[in-house]
Amino acid sequence: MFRGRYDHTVTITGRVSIPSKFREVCREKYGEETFVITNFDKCLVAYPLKEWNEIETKISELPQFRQDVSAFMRYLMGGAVDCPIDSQGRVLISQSLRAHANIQKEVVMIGMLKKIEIWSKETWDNEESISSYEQFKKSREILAEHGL
Amino acid sequence: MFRGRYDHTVTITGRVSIPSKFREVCREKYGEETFVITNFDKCLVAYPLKEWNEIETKISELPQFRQDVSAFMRYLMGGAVDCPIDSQGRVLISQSLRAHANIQKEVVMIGMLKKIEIWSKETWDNEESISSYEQFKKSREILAEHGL
DNA sequence: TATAAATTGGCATAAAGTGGTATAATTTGG
DNA sequence: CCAAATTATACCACTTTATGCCAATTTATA
Repeated sequence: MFRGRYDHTVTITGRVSIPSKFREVCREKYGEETFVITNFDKCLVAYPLKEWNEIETKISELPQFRQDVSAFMRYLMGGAVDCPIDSQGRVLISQSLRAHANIQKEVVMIGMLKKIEIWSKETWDNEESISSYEQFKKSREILAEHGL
Repeated sequence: MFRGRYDHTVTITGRVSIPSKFREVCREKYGEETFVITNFDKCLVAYPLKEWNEIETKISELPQFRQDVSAFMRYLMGGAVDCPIDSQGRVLISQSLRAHANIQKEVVMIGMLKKIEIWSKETWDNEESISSYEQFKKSREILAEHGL
């Protein structure tokens, strides 16, 4: 499972290293080194290909012509790009994804068990790091209910 | 499966490149490089020939004399054009299809699993990108049920 | 502190995307 | 039914973007 938070740098061409701990998980748990990256709220999320395929399979079973289904799919699938890891352990993040998450030079990568979140460092520092801590404090009771 | 969102340009003659990722899917999953493009709502949809044939089969099984069925058929089938991919990886989008979707110069192509949507960039930016995001947020519960 | 591993930058090459023009096919009007 | 006009297609050349590889730097580990 993915865990931990890492600061990384994006090159001017849009390439960024996947933390080696994450690559290791990918290799050992999933047997391959390809991610699918998609837009999600204010950040990007990276799924190992196998996890993503499961999502796709489930979504492809929904009724295609329903309006809410296609709007939803348009957003989620539209953002999804498959990003193979190169020999230096890097992926290329497409322009549109970078634009979406306001990523220029520095990113924060966060292990979230089955997926990885990729934040623009700026966004992370200014907004999410604080609000996720606030949220965490609020969530303590819920956690407690689940025996944590 | 088709996924990802790409900005492309249409020439004055109405030709537009199919993103290479989409062509790859077409080649490897469907063994050919021909799309059927038709109008649908505010955008165009492009199906690989095989997927299109399935739709045709399903529709032909509907009760032919019902008015709503024939209206739907008229709309969907009437617009359908088959568009072979040329040696530069491009297709020609007919004038009437372009007019339908208000396509002039810039388009956004969105991978939607078994089909591709082609939007006028203007329409996409001004209308759909926002509403699909709104819908996405609403549909989060659906996601949660599927373990996302 | 020495060694190995991970991360980053830069450059050369390859692939993808775009624009233009010439030719072929089709449509339209007489 | 033919000629002119329009539209589609094939081909070539250029620009932009992606990819692969090498090397330098930084960080981790023994």
